[in-house]
Amino acid sequence: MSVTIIDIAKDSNTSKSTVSRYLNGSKVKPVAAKAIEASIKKLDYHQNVNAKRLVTQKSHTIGVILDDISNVYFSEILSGIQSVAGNQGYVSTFYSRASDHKRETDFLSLFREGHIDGLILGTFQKRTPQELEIIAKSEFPIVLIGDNCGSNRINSVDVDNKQGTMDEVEYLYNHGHRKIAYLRGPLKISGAEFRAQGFIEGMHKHGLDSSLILDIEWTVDGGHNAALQILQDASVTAIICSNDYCAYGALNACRQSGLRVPEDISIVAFDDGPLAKFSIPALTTVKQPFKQLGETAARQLIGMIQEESPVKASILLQSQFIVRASSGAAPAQTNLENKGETYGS
Amino acid sequence: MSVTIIDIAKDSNTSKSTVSRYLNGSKVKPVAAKAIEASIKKLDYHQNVNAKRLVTQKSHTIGVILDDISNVYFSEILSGIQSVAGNQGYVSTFYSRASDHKRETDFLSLFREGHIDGLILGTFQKRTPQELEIIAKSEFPIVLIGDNCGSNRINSVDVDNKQGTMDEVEYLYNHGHRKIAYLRGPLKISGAEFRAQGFIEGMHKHGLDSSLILDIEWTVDGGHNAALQILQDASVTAIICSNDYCAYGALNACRQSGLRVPEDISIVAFDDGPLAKFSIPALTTVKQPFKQLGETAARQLIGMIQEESPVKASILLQSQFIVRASSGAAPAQTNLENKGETYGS
DNA sequence: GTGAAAGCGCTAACAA
DNA sequence: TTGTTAGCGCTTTCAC
Repeated sequence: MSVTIIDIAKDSNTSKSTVSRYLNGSKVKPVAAKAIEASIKKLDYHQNVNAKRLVTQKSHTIGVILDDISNVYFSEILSGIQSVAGNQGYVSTFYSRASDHKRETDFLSLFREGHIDGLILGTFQKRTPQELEIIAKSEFPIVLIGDNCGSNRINSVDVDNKQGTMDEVEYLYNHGHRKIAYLRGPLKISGAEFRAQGFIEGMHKHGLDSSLILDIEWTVDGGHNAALQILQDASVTAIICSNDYCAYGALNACRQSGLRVPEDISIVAFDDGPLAKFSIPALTTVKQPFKQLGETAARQLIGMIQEESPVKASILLQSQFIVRASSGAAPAQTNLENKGETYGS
Repeated sequence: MSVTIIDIAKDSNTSKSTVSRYLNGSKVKPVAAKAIEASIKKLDYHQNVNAKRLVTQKSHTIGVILDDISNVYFSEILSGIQSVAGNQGYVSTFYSRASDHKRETDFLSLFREGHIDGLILGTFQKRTPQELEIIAKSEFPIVLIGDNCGSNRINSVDVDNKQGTMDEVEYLYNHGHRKIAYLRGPLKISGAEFRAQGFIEGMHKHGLDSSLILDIEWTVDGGHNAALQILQDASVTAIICSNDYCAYGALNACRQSGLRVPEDISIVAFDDGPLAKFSIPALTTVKQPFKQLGETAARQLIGMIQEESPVKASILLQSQFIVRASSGAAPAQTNLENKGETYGS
């Protein structure tokens, strides 16, 4: 059918094995190498990866399973994975949970059937203990993107959501804010939980009340409604929104209530999506290193595959706090109010 | 090493080929089937896809090459591809141009090396004639997402950008707008060109002047600056923005200029990104069927792979015009003005 | 360094 | 229907 190494061997007066060695970088006499090279060009030879995979028992493929491909941020993660995988001679194949009608843990058969050498499991949802256990027990190279729920037997990469939010609290505190509200995202998403912890811990660090927390969906509407409610209390000088979307909603609510941002109230967000710097006013927010998340996971995974090293690591990537126009110093009157309270106690 | 069909054959007192037949759905005596089934369970057999690929010369893999994975909309396309590919027993593997240091047209070797059975090439940029020629001449199943530059020898799927924009012109015309400005996107992006054609054609259809076109980058800033310029001319009653981003910029420019949207001026956009319905005012825009784009391409590709049919088709998917708050009737005074001009001429 | 030979796990004639 | 046999195209001992 197609040109094989046997054809090359014949044409170059060598043998199958010599051609194979040449192709794989083993020592071959220069004369032979020249001849083989010429034959390959002449006959337009292309290796058959499936034959190679069969005999080497390696697919040089890394599998990627993401909960929801269509999520905006996943595409950046994917791009990061792709980039390092490509450089290391791996291709990445995509499996979505949704279209896979089999049971959840069928990712193990991807290994057994020879589809993949390693797997990146990405999710923003919390994983079940059972699933975590399967991953931990399996002898296959798997890296989790997201929360590993404290299991030190699972390799994982995540963004330091907690620290990101603590940075925001710190910033607001330094700008005189004392009464700060928090819009907490859905608790089934692990990042939302860590962010909320960051809020609570950051507030406590300065002896501030962290009870002004509203639970919302991560939508513009969710942020809008919650902010409207918060704004009833005129003493609140800042709202920390747990993602960009709800911050847009909060921004709208402020405008609707006749409040100026940031003069009357500060709004800070989380994510730094593509529109964050263009909203009016531009959003102060925390940038998540999505691409780096993918790159790191891929690098870690390929390390596991190649060295077969059983070293487990949980990597936490730092986010970046970006100050823009939606936040600033707490309004003077409220500062006085707060000072008064402080004196009184 | 691992359990093979030979092991199953021995354990079930049948032969290799019978097991293979059972596995592939050929007729096998019920007794044998039962025995084989039991052995498979007992020995925990998993097929080796690479052996199968080697002998059948089919990878059941479709390759996807997108110009820029991290583009927000590509993730939806990808999700569409994934969804139909998965249902048809195909996996999708991802190759990005960027990380591939080889020459552009190396996608052909993906076929020759047995990586893929078919390829989806997605790009919003215009392809070069040389590349188009390579695709057209190749005997491999390839579907293009985007502009096929009129080549009827290439299977392709695209959004009907022109019609989408014509719908907008039609709508504005019916609402009394006569002087309409257009923010044209980068011409290297084929969709931008078709949209602009739709504007020109739509305007001409009603005998309107289509010369008020400004070239911009598809960014919020780009839209902002261009709109500021357009607003100098108070007789303009509507701006058609060629994507959502620049529409946000135009919205900001209007606010900054003290113009009310839609009372004083109508803004319409293109894309219907995730924030379109939440901006203030919510954007009237054209929704692109990205997921369907991916689904259609995948279906078409799998059709080519399986039937080997040489039928070439260019599919144009309809966009959906969505009216929201950023557009409305042309302001009365300007209508009068226009009427005056009409009478005078 | 090189060639001969064995075999990776599977499918697909072919004959029974 | 089934088993036997011959490969698919490659890597990898092993002896030279």
